[in-house]
Amino acid sequence: MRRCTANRTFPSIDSVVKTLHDATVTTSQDPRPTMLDVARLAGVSLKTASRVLNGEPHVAAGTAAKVHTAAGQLAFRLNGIARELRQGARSTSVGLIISDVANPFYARVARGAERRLRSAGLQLITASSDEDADSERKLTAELLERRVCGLLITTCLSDHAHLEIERRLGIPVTFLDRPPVGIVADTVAIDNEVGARLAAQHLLDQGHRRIGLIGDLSRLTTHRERVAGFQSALTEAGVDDWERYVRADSHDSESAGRSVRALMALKQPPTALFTTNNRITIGALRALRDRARPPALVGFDDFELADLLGVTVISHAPEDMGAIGAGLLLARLDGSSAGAHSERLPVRLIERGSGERPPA
Amino acid sequence: MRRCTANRTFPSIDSVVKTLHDATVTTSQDPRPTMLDVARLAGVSLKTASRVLNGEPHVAAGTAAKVHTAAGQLAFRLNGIARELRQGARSTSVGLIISDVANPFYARVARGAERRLRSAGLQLITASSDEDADSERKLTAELLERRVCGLLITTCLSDHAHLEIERRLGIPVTFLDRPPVGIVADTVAIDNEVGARLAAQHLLDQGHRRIGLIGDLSRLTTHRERVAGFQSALTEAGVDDWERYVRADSHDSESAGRSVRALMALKQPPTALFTTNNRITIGALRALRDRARPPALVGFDDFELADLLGVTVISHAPEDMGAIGAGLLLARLDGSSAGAHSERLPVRLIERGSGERPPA
DNA sequence: CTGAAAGCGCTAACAG
DNA sequence: CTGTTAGCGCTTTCAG
Repeated sequence: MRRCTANRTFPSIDSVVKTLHDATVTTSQDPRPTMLDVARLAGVSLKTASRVLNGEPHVAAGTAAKVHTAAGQLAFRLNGIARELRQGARSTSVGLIISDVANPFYARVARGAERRLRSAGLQLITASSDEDADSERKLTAELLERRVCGLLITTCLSDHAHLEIERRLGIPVTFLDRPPVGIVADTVAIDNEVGARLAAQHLLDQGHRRIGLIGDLSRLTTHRERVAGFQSALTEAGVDDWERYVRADSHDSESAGRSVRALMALKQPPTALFTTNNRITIGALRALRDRARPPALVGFDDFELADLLGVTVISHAPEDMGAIGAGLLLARLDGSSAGAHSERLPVRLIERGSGERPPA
Repeated sequence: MRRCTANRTFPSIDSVVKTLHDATVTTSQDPRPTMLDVARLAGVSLKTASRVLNGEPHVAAGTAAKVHTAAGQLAFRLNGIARELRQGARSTSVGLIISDVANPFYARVARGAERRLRSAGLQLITASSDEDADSERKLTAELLERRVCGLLITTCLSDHAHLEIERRLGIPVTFLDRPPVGIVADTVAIDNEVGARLAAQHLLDQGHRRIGLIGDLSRLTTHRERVAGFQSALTEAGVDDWERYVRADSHDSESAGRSVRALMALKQPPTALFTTNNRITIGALRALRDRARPPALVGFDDFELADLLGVTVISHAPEDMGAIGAGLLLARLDGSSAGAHSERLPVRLIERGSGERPPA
């Protein structure tokens, strides 16, 4: 039986070189050479070409050389799609769903994950959900259809039972930053409660009693944990009306700025602020820029230039979140069936001035 | 002929639900249901199942319903790998190679590209090369093996003839930020020369004559174009010893800081600085932070918090670079065979204070 | 050390 | 409206 590729003319190296000087940029349709083409040109069987091209042992040196030459002449490139299909319909890429790559926090998470995965020979497909549930569901489905071998998710959904099926089918899922609901799975999050308590305690230590909290979307676990830590420090210190100065649901710096201005416009404005993520901190700084006597401020998440601006922050390592999450995924792919691992990344307070201002 | 899947037992919804309460997180091995499994359960042929699952017309409503029910029961998910293989061994993803996602400039480029591609139903695989040639070559090969349907590259190589072959084989490549060498291809870059001239002219207008330039790796086209623009403004203004204050090859903020300190330690230090990218500008700001009378400064690339820090910059839109580049790629995938398109993104100077300081 | 045949899961082409 | 057949490009199995 002859394949239809039998009569194919091979694009010669000459023809390739010639077009280097063409001015047109055509997306032309020379069929891509297959392994069979290489085998024929080398005068060996398909299997032998496969062996050589995959670096398998037990091939005569001369044979291998012929195959390599043929592959070079044809500009052959192994078809990873066909290989994956044959090997079990699972790809060598991992999907990462974050809310926005342009947010430095997530960019660093992605970077950490990419590094760790690459060291294991896997690729990372990053997608941004914009904190939208439908978008996250759609991206998840797309990535699974493309047969990623695992998923790293910074979820904005409130239920993850649908992913249990995937896990049973061999696709591990690791949750980053926010824990899953309705299933048990590996999770890497920040020690939010401790971090928030640290921030609040620091401000209390400077003598502040009216401390404002500008928070992210109130449905997010991170937000709730940070509020919990804040609350525990304040109530322990005997500040019972702490809720008066809590403003949640700022998911970008503009809305955070509005909340700050509203808070500062009260008759009894707060003397200090705890801004619960990098976007919010930046919004607050902008809103406060022209104040002669700005309130003290501690922000959750470190950010570039916080040093120059003298902003005291609760710092942690986003890269580690990505790297550790990727590591957990790799362990599952390796067959680990240990109980779900839940990791909390450590935080520390970095004093830079803004958090050390005393009450007005 | 019976397939080996014939005797497979389907994982029932019950068994799936049951495990929701298991505490173990096994990456177990239930085989994933195929379209044939769905077809059998629904009592229709494979092709009919395929039609329904792909939303093709000409299927009776009742038949479609049966198939959907079966698919739901089995938690079926179409195998994108098999589909792609059948449809021509080309995937629905585009590869993007940048130097580092954690650099906000590239993160914004990635964001722009992702948005544009997603609107066309494609996914983006982002990889960081760390400005390393071997790494870029390796990533390129990997992405091509995975049969991305196109490539967006911020290259650090000095020759791209090898990509000509890919183009002939139908894989378009668009160059971002830096033009290709040795081949003709679509390119989206910033108007570097104009931007640099704008920066230099602005500083000259404030009366500066000794203007330092802290630059990126000198082999980069972007660097050379920015130096050219800088030079043309200075020589036109009669400043002939402009090279005295040029320091190149700072690729991170630390080395930029060192160059700044070295420059400022001269007997006749510059009274103004032009920092040619966001990393360098930030390094310079850190190096200058404790100076009572810092030199004037204009930076290439806008960056977050430049407003608060009062840094005058040459601004442009990195998202557009990604989006326009992706658009050019999509046009090629659509069959466009127009001549290579070379786009220059506009720049503008934003005055924020640092660039308006007069000479000491 | 080398090769022939089967088939991964799907869709295209063509019947009915 | 529905089904049958072939085959995408590769790796696996088994036989030389």
